[in-house]
Amino acid sequence: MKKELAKTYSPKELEDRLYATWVEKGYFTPQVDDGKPAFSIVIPPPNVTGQLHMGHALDETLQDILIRYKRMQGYSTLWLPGTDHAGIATQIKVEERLRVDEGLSRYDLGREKFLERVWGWKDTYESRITSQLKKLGASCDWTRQRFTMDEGCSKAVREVFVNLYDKGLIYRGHRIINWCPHCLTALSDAEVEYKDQPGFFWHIKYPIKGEDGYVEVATTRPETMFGDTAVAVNPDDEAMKHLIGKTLILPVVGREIPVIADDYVEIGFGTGCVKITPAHDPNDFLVGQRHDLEQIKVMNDDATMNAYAGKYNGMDRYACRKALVADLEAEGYLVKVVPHDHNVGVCYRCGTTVEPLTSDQWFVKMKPLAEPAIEAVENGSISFVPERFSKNYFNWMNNILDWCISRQLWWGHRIPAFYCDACGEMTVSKEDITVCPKCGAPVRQDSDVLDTWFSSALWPFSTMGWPENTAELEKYYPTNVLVTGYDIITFWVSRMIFSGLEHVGKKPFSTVFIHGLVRDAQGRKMSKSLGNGIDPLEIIDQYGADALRFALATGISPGNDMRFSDEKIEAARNFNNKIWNAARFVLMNLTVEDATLPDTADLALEDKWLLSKFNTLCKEVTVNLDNYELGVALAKLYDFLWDIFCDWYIEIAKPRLNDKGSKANETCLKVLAYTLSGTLKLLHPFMPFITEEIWQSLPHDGESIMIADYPAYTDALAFAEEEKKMEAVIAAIRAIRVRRNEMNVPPSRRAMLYIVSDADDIFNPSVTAHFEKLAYASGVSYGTAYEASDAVQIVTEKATVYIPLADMIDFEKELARLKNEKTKTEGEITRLEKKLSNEGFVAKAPAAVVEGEKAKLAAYRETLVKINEAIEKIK
RNA sequence: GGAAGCGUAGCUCAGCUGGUCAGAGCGCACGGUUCACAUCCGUGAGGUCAUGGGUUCGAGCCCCCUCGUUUCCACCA
Repeated sequence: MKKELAKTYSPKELEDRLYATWVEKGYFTPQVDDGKPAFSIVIPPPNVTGQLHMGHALDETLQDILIRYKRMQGYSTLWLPGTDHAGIATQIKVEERLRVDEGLSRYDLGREKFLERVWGWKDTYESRITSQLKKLGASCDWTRQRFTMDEGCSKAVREVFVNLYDKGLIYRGHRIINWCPHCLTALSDAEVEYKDQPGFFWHIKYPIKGEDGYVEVATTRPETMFGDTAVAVNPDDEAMKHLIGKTLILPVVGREIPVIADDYVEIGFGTGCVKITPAHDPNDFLVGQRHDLEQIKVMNDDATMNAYAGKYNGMDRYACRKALVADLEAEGYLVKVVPHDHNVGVCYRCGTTVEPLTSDQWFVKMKPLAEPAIEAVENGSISFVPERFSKNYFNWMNNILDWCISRQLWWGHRIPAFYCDACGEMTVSKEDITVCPKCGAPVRQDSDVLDTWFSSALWPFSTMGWPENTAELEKYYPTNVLVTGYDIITFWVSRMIFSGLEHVGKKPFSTVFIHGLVRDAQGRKMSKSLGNGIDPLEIIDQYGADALRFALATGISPGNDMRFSDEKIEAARNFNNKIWNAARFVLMNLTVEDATLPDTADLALEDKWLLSKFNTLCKEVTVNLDNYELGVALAKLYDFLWDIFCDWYIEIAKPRLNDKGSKANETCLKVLAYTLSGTLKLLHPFMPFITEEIWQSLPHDGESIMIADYPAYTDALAFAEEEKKMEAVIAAIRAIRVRRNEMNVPPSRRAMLYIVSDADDIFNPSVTAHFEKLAYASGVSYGTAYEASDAVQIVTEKATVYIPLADMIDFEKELARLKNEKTKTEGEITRLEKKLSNEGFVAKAPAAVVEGEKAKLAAYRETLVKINEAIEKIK
């Protein structure tokens, strides 16, 4: 059982081995009928567009921490993994590859052949992502791995589409949508990003028919002029209302358009007259609907101008803009050009400026779906961590417009609508059909596919077998928590919520745990274009998965961005090494075969102190984890292991460890093994590999740390009294070190220590060894008095320590120092006395706080007595 | 235009429902070849917790103002 550990921790040789064992043993795969309470998470499926980046590593690490924690607590724990087909994004990548490698477009291949290529791509990247997750240590149930376009998910998509259609919540409509001229597809509102760009207002004259005058309009997109079907003014605008009803003549084009009244026009802004282009602007579209205006689409799908643009036909929209403006100027229609910065919508995938245009698309009617989804968060059925992100959610859901779900792509779920050219009937069907149910003629399926988020929205239940009422769905749905970044709340979280409520009748999850972005050391977003991305695999290769996980989880707080830096990963590596060496030390000394705790009666003061500290740690870490304060929990574990366990307990334990074969030796070893083993368990969710490797080397029950019980607080290990006593010892040791440092006494200079104290329950010969080791003593003696006056006096609350270093003492300075301490102590005393004589404080503060202050006062008074004695002594 | 976050030691950040909350890591200074670890040990310097008000017996922690910074949403042509 016991084996030698290498001097430094080298993760490489053990991570893959341990992971394989875990998988083989089936620890990641919960049994539906295990009778345990369920805890489940579905992974936010990474896109099959590429490989995992740091953001994924963070997301996955947080989920694995929660999953491993709950698994150890005895839950039937399912972490369901999978990937997303990522419609546009993946298609773009494959097209790009095709273009670069073979000089072909997707049209050259044709739909069938192209999709074969995409499936090939998907297989490659899906397995790459999967192996990366395994490298990270993610304890996903690989037997339940899913893909958004696999058979089951596709079935769910069909089911949902048809059901929504039957309920009248999906419709096909001719509406204005966001069009990407590069991807050649419609986009939803969420898929448009807005970027500030410098631009211009072109002020243009529109002559009034039958009069000499003209109307001046201002536009940022003059090329849409060909689609103008009216000019609007506000009916309450005194300066403009006289124009209502008149007819204008479009410059260059010569077409006649009316002046209409609509309060959409803001009085006093711009020229007060707005050109209305219903086919190319969302607001104008609405104005057009109100006034029954014609929609004139002036562009082709690739954003070149069409025949409506007259002589500009075939020109790119920007080339046209330039030429048109020049012509307007030449013909005297251009009044002025005013620089104007404005937000331009761009495609979230390719960055091309989006062109709003009218088109036939499929939409989901959102209002009826949004209402229950809003309600679920309002009434606390679903909660965000941190809570403030629910505002984002409400903001989006309360202002939601219908969701454009059709995409003019090939990669995705094909829309299950079938058209019959013979009778004109359209059939929406869960199953593929080839003939029209009405007339029997052949049908053709809609060539569009669904928005990739349409299938992602179903992920929490489509992956569990819905629409069948499977055992998985029964047990693990709703899931407990969804872990994701704040950048995806609108795209995904909101849509899962309304989808779950609508289709399953139950929310998809109870908690949405939001984390921030991983930024580079300078705080910049990691991006391909900046080249500042850090590959998680490289970090794992160099430092190990546990170090990466530690670096990602330490010092973070929910919803806040973090920076990833060399310092952080090095600190993580050092911590790994510290754990490793602490374990190595314990194992080197270990002669006991079990890690059960000895009788309380046999425990030394420091044992009880350590166990009590550990006990508190168990409680706090559990509370922190339950509250999603993972960073805080990890910091506490770090401090406990490094400071309490290593720097204090192990150092104090060394004399007993050298006393081989004794009872004290055995007790100490058991305490060491118990506490180390327990700490490893607490740490396991964060750092699965190193903890497992060490735990296996220690005396242990069970096959694996990952299925061991998570340590819990127990009254049996609460030793408050001993904690206090031990702290007095530590305070004395620290005080001695400080004093020696101040006096520049090198550690090699040993000196006798005379400890004078009334507290013989603390300062007695059983703690001698502690001082010898840690306070550089050549010997320690105890008593109630020390008569000689040749010593440095170190005053603490419970004891005064004398060190006879006569040759190094400047008694003048010594006196000054003691007087200084006296002044400080007196200051504290008066401050506390004041506070305690404040009626408001005593009356209103909690009793515990008041008691605490009283205890502090008493301690200071005790110390003051000792300082006075010390001063007397020097005099 | 609306909303939110951040502004705490030189740097990166923790600080839960107001009462040991003034902290950690790194960096820096001084001292250490103690038989687990120099990827280490000991000690120390550095902050009026952005500014100005307010609430309270008591405020980084609550409220308001201002400044700086980041982000999200909307978008006026």
